[in-house]
Amino acid sequence: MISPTCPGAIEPILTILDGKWSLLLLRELFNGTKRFGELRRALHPISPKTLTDRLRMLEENGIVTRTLYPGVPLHVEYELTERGTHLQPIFAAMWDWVQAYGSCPRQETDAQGQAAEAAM
Amino acid sequence: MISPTCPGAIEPILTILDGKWSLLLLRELFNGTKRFGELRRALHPISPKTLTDRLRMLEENGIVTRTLYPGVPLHVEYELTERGTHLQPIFAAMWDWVQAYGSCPRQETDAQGQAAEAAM
DNA sequence: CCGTATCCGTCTGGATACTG
DNA sequence: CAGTATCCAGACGGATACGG
Repeated sequence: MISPTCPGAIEPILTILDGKWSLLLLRELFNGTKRFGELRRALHPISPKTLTDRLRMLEENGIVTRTLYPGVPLHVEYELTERGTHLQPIFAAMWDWVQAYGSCPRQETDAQGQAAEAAM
Repeated sequence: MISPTCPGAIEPILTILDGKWSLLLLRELFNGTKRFGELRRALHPISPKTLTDRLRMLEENGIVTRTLYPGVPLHVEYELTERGTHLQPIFAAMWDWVQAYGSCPRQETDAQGQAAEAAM
């Protein structure tokens, strides 16, 4: 947990994006309903404990729903809520930024930096 | 550090947004050039060590610049680079989301959820 | 298959005191 | 003023084994 002060500014986002995996987990869920095992493979090498922790947190914050289909073997699906799907513009903005400015600054020669300048 | 794999997807964002304070720190810097002490007060109760750590990380990633004005007492200013200012749409998207869906889900009655539905 | 239980290492961030 | 140095606590996440 990062900040318990919920109302006001971008603090709620801090809760949702907190932790090493939340961003990557949400990215997976934007591609549709996923099962626990699918998420686990997609986020490899995440541990089951951590995956459960993150999923529970997102549930508590109303970002994902957990649906259990009884039977053996067990079948559980995770899906974004409406509130969750509306996070999409944030990810779109992140993606746009990465396209334009995201390459590692420490690795690039300054010649590459100029390309972006020239494009303006 | 979260992910050393830099090229590709949103992973570079993970580096920049990593940690408890990065988001809040960037928010301050969107309001213009800030001095170390200003940031420290704005992010109170952040410790000087942590503030320095975050600032250094943002420098290394080409998000902020550090400018030293010699003299006594010391005067140092931190400012977003161009790369840094272009993160703004991400924050705008976060802000939009918080306005529409950000109130604590655990605290709200479901009557409040309906208001958002009606607005669509 | 989908987790939980347990244990444990690491790493982040805080407290405090001190320096240029 | 703007940090650095040092030490430390606690959170976070991993590994593994087991249960429904």
